[in-house]
Amino acid sequence: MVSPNFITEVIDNDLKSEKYSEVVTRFPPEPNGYAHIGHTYASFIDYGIAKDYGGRFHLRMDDTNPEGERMEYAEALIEDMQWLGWDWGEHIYFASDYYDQLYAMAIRLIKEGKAYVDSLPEDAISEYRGSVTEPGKESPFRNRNIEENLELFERMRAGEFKEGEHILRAKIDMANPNMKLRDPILYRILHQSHYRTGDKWCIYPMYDYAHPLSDAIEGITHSLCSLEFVENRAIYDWLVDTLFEEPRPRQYEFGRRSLEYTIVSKRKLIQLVDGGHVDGWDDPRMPTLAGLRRRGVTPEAIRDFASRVGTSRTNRTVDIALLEYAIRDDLNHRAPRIMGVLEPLKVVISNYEGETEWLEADYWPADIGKAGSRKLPFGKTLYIEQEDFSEHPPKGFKRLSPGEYVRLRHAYVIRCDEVVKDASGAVTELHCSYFPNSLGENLKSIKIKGAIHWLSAEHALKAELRLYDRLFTVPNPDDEEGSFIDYLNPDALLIKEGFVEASVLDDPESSRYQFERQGYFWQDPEDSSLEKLVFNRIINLKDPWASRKEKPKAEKKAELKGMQTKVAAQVGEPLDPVLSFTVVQKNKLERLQSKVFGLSHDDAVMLIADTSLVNYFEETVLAYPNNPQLTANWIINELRRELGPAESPASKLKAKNLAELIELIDQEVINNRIAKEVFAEMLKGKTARAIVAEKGLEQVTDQSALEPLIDKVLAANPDKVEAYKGGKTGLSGFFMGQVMRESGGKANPQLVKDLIEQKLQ
RNA sequence: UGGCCCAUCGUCUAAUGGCAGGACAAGUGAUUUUGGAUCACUCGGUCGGGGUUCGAGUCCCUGUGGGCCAGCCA
Repeated sequence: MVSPNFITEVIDNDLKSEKYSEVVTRFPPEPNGYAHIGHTYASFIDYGIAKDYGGRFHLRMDDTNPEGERMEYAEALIEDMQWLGWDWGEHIYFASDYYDQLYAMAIRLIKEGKAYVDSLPEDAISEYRGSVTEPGKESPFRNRNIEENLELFERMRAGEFKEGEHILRAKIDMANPNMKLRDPILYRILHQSHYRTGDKWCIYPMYDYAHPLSDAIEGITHSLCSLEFVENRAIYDWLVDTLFEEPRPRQYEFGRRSLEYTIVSKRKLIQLVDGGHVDGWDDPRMPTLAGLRRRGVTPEAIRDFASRVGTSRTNRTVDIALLEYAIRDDLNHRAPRIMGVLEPLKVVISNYEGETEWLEADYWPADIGKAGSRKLPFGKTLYIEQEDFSEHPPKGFKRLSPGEYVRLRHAYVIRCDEVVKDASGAVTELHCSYFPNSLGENLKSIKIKGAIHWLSAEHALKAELRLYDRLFTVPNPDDEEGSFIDYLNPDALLIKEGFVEASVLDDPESSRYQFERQGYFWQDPEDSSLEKLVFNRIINLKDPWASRKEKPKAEKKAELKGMQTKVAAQVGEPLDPVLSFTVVQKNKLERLQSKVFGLSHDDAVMLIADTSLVNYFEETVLAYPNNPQLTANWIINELRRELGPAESPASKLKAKNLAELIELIDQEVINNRIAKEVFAEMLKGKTARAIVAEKGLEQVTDQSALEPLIDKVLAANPDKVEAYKGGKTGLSGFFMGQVMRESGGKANPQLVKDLIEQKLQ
């Protein structure tokens, strides 16, 4: 289901290394609102990954805040997730079921001196927390003794205090640059009843406390969430590390996906409903699952859409055309074709006499390959679509106009003979003649403009047709000036009084159809009845004719982007770190750039900026003095990457050992590629020479040994050789890669390159 | 005067130092009793600068741009 991404990569490794024996994921919505298209994407990743790996999927109501949470929402969420097709077996959980365990763990934290009751008022807590640029300071209550903390916390639970009088906090680090770690709040007092636990509790756990521990309790392995929780991961790890054993869950964050012409903010959705801009949470214009469902979109289409949207570590906005494609692609194979007329225009067939004729009409076009048909009544009076007639047709018009011929779908060819108008000049009726011998075959003498849909006026059923379209007029309402309300699309719902085929009465009410040339429709599950048929348009058909004028969308975007890059390229002067150097550092800079070391300015600066690094460099050069620049390159580009924050280079790799590696490279005993492999091995403790000797990694510089390898690769890829000679020189990298692989990475690359070029001339 | 995360066709995404590929969108043609679908083809991209390397979208530095963090929300 889920295409490979950075998370599945982690899972692959975890399974391979047997860190976990199976994968367990969870989707943890808070039951304080309805599910929307955004929930789809997140839950798809959770469920899809569990499914793909044959693991377990949990649905968990993350109900840790009694305010706003309701059973009604929980039930709706469960229904929506079921509708999407996610299967959690018996694994449906509620964080509120863990309250006892969470409380016990809080007691344990207090006893271990890792949590304390703080009694600062709310605004003081905020002030003490500091800001993103300034460290926080410790609360005067931070060092209460364990007994006092225990007693206070128990009394909090017992309801002896008012809201806000005390809170329980983790004792971590008030000065941490990650503000989430500045003694996060674990429990707060809330004298409110909870929709599930009633009045049993008056203290409630915070998300940052309840969420990781709920994961751990359930044995979740990979806890996936969106990007805004990256900072919270530090608390997650702190809590789970101190309270649980391995294997324990780990959190991974993915980028949110928003959708063009859509908003999903809970607050804004409520505004749409409460402001009467839509008719409720299940209004088909709403991006809620309830809305999509009522509109007629199938869960299969939604799932297909979700699987087509990629996963990455960046927030992205998905082109709504992708959703529309998924919906059409699903319906194309699901919906039988019938005819419906949205805006009827009366047509009288002047040369038709006698009884109604019943024509056989296939439900499916040939390319779908499904069987089935219905009888279609044809008679003297018909309806066609107003849009399908033009008295003065524009260029390229493939429909009916005076004197022209069209095919009536599944029926006869007609010609427009006469246009009847009312006093205002509006066309009210068409007089046409039909060609009785045109049924099922084309007439050689007649050139038809196209095929249009129609209905027998006598038999057609009146129906209200609700045409839904994008909710907003702009792709990103949030990015525009003013309120998003200003950008609501007034045409997101157009109501037409039209007609549909009577054959719909023979079908189940939940049938989805394609009204040919118009779009996909189904009966509104709430409002449609036998007395009054109401059809929702699920999605229109692709219509190049209608959209032929509105070209420049992509061009505009490109233009915009071009402008932005231009602006971006204008500014930008790197800060010179030398300006903040001490005298000692400046002297050192001079020394490293002098003939003795001969380092480039930039490299020297980079080393000097970090005292431990420059010391390490000097030590390494002392051990192998022949090539300081090479040494600097390796320290800057390779070693430094392996260093954690504040980790000293020597603790990772002894300078003497690095010097040994540098020597091997400098003496051309090994090539660069092998050197990187050796380097990785060295971090585990061995010395360079030992590794090279043990694995026989010495560089191959013998031309006679390399030539057969090259010949072999060239012989195995005659097509590529041809392409190369034809000018596709980018393939040299391909050949290089192949030969290097053949040599076990040991070939001298420069030599190989020269030889390949020689042979390919 | 902070910390963290991120940057590939118009959009979404792949390439695990070795041929920048796919999907959607757009365009052209074939086909068509749906201006649908299908098929074929085309267009189009590694944010800028430096460095490491035989070779960089990928590693290092830097600039630019974007996002997140100061709820007793989640």
